[in-house]
Amino acid sequence: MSVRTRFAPSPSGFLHVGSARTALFNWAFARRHGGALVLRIEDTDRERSTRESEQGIVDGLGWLGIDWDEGPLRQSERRACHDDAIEDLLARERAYRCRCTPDELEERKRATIARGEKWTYDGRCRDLGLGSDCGSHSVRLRLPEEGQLAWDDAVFGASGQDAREIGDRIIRRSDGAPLYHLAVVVDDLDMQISHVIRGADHHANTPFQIAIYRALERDPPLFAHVPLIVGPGGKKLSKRKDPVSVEQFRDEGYLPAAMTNWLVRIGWSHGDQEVFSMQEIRELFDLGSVNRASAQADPAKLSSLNHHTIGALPRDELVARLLPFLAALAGRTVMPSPELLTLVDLLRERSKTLVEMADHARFLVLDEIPYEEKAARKHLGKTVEPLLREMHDGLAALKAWNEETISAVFEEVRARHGDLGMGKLAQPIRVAITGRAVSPGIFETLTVLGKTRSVGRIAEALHYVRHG
RNA sequence: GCUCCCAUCGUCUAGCGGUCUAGGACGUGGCCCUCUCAAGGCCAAAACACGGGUUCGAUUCCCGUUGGGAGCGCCA
Repeated sequence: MSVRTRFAPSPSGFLHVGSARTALFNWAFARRHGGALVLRIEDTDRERSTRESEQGIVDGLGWLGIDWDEGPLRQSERRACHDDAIEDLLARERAYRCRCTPDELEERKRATIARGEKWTYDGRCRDLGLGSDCGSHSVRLRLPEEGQLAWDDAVFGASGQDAREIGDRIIRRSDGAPLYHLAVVVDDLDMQISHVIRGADHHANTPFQIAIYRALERDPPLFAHVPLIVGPGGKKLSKRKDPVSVEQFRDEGYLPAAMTNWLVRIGWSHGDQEVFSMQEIRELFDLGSVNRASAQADPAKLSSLNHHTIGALPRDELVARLLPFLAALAGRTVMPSPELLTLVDLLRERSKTLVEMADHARFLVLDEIPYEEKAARKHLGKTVEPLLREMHDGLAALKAWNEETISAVFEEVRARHGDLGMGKLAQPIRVAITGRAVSPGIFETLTVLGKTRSVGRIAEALHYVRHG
């Protein structure tokens, strides 16, 4: 049997990290088994579905490096197939028309629960044999009177529920629209999906869907329910408090490879291995190693993974990814200069995100470098004036501009001031040329900035020290 | 409320009856290195939710309790 998986998000909002992981698992499983991944947009809820959101999902998947083989298909465009299936079910009396109104249902449900009994549809219209001329009506699936609706879940193992606990549920609304469960089953059947890999929130819905497969006299696919990603404290992820969209992470400067590495390890493991490239994910991912417990997504781990990924990225690619962030910072297009390439290598060890990296690079990219107040107060006091002056003159006189010649100037000045500690001299210079008390090594930083700008900035600092 | 699911360090997890004085990673703390910040090196603290069984032997199997989650729509 050829493997076919599907990712079926509803296009309301952005691509959620939980959805992204589901997509990743489906992708990995399909690739691992030489199968196909289908992208299906479940847009039957027209009020909440938007075209922008669909585009956002497509963009997000593309950014993550998750490619698919068919689609995007839209569920809304398959309405005729859903209608046909319902008519077929009706014709074979596996479904029936129901005239009960929502209000009546609500009332009977309340009364039943008040009596301390469990509510499922009471079957009032079940054997009425209502025809299409019965007025406003919904359509219900006729469930077996007894027996289990069971399946062997690839993650949760033997699963199932008594048919009578579910009751005859609606598959077509009175306005004629097919319900989600019916639509999914029909679509998965038509698209010949072999493995349904989806969030564990669907685990409890599966028995009813199995009932639909049976009514349609078709074999269900294999189900694999993956544990939900939850927020801090094991609570439901909050869209307000927790970062949940992949766009958000992308904008904060996380790399797609770090995201997928992070996501794949939430609820899945391969021994003690922590780092997985997309190549490894598609070679190693297996449903048998997926956990059953819901898991929290730890942003600190993503941060660490991102740092690791930044460190391992080829320089050209890293620069290319950094450029947009630099442009945002500078308010103009930034071209990759040789100095920038050098700086990027100095910065990769110190940056958790591209946003951070761009920020560390601002001294090279921006012309105006305001001093950070605290740094200036601490390192650019009156007493450093002679140091700055001597450094300025010494550096300005250099013929060759490199770490060796620069370091020699530092040594001269320090010696002249009674073997002044390196920190006493490096910090003022650092603030003078970067505006901050933090940067890569001072020789490297000066080298990258270049003689003209370095000397110019020290002159400005001199002016600042003298006149405030 | 009902049905179902889950439960190892703060977090993600390894473990599939003896190899566990429970391993890894992130995070946290300390030390070293050091011109700042990182990085790096070394070290440390940190978990089998609880109670019963089964067994010669339970982190591993079974049952309860507790805690968390999902589902119970003419939403998807």
